[in-house]
Amino acid sequence: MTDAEYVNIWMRPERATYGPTPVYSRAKITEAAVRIADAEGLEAATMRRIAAEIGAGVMSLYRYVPSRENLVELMADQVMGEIDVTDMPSGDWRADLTRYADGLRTMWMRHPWIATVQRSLPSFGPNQLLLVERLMGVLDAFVPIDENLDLVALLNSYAEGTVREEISTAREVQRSGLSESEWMARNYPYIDRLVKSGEYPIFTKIVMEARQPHLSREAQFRHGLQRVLDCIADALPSTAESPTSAH
Amino acid sequence: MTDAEYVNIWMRPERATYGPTPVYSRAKITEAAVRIADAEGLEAATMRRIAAEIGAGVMSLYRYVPSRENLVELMADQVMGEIDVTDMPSGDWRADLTRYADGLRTMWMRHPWIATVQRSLPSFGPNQLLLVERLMGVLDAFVPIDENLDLVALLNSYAEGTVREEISTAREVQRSGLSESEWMARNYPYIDRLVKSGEYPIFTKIVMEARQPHLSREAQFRHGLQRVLDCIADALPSTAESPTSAH
DNA sequence: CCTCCACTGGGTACCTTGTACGCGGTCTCG
DNA sequence: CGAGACCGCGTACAAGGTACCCAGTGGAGG
Repeated sequence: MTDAEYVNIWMRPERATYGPTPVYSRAKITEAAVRIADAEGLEAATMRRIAAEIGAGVMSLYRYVPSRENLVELMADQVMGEIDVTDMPSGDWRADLTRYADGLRTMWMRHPWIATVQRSLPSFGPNQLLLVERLMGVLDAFVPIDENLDLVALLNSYAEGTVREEISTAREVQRSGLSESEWMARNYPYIDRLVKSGEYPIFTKIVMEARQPHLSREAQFRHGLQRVLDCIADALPSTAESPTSAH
Repeated sequence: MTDAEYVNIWMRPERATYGPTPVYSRAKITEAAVRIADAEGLEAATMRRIAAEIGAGVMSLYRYVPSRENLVELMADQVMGEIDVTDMPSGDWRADLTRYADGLRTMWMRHPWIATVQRSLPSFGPNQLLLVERLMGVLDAFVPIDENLDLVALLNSYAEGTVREEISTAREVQRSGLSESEWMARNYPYIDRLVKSGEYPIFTKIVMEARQPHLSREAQFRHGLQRVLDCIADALPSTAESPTSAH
């Protein structure tokens, strides 16, 4: 089997059968890459930088990973494993889904670069697959698989979409190298021009009235999440009553 | 005012007051870039490629755009303008939001690279701002601004999240250079291994039973959208009755 | 135990990409 | 009718991904 015939990284064995004992490993490389990406952004995690981080030669990395793109896939799968979905389904679907959503948000905040990584089901790694198993297992007993896919997509979209928004602003602030208040001051002329133009009344309303979001993004997230869960509840049969249901 | 002091591209004037008449324009450059990105992906839209596309020298582009990053922002704003939100609010919020969601999906399918572009409110361009105005204008009369932000985020997240999933698979297929059936055949070994392992019963269920999604992604999207709209309806006061409401 | 060779780490080199800089020409303003 | 700001764009350079090559290593077969 030639290199080109491997379907994806998950099909490619990490180690050969014999030869010298490797000094590094996919895990070590991936961890280093994640560390750099967390601190300085995904674009800072270059092959040279990663190699330097673990004290390896640049080209040595290619003994473990076929390409940087594939390494990013490994990174994505690794951080997916940080979302705690043990003991799901627990019998309380609302609690399970809440725990999942919270875990996802926390993980994304820790690894904001994940927002820029495209993932698709057929190339999911073990951690992502396990996540899908546990998560969809929560509702599996109550609804057919297609409906389940639908509901999970709703929950996931809400969580990811909300966090994505949160992140992209934070990213812009960080990239400017300024403090948040300095950044806002810097942006003031643009906002002011839009407001003064009178063409964007709703935008103006957001700027003027909606101050709360900044104080507690997490509470905001929880609040929206309740709405989504209520929405899901409506789609479940009555046999799915959840102990924590607020109804 | 030095270059570095401009807040973002939208604050930077395209043309100076005098000097030779420019041959190109931001609009021309942006259109060319979008054309290339649509056909070959965002990474194919390099400065050299764009310059070649419009018959310009590479460095000429920098007379119109400060950097490639900013050009991507221009591209994003431009395609946002393709979503038709004229005459909103029309008085029928359900119809308005449906039209918006459909428009968003159609646009994303036409410009799949948009999924990889990070956007944040403070750097929105005119088209994005207008979109926000019209979209949030739909519910503005019924709920306070914070609630409106919340509901719009829900709708937007659902639409974007669903389409994102659709796109990332399509992208993988395209990137492989194979036809869809060839691609599935190529992926079969991996899927098969997962199924055979017995560790992923739900994943197996998805593979075996959930065949419908492939037949009509659009119908799937519409179906999920109805659920989201129902969810939004629950959050609105009774004065917001919509003529097209299915209740 | 020796030989063989698939493997290892990693240096060098090349290609692609974004973009700083400078030059010669042009157009508006004073 | 200068002057100076702006135009198109060729040249050049700094990253960054990675192909290729080489010397060394250690398990398998004799």
